[in-house]
Amino acid sequence: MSEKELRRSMAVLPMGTVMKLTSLTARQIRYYDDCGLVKSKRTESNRRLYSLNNIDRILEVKDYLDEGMNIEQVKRVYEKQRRRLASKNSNQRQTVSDERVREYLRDDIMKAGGLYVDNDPQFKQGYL
DNA sequence: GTTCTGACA
DNA sequence: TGTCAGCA
Repeated sequence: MSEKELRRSMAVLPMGTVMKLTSLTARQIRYYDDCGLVKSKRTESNRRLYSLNNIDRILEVKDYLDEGMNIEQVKRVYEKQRRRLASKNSNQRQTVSDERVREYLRDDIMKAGGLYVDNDPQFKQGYL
């Protein structure tokens, strides 16, 4: 892992900072957190700590939700990515780069934003 | 002052 | 989701 990636993965931001950076309420951030959509760390006093990568994830979740998806559907998206990356790593002995990960993220965001229509059974079939 | 959990008109 | 309570 490069030094840059290491820093982006360091959980050092408290709730107040995340609220300012994402324009979300503490309630919403905790909700995403409790749903397992973001992997925050905790201080000795049980305070949540987030990394820069966590911020990106939170913003992504917000976008998905704004595009009409519910929490369960968002979870599906990340489960799919986890499986994809898992198979990638097992079939190839090379590590997936950060850039590659982002490529997958954009791909899913486009699919979600482009195909979703209220009560569209095809969408539910694809993500449920 | 800040964040946490739990609960609810 | 907002918001208030009661702690740490």
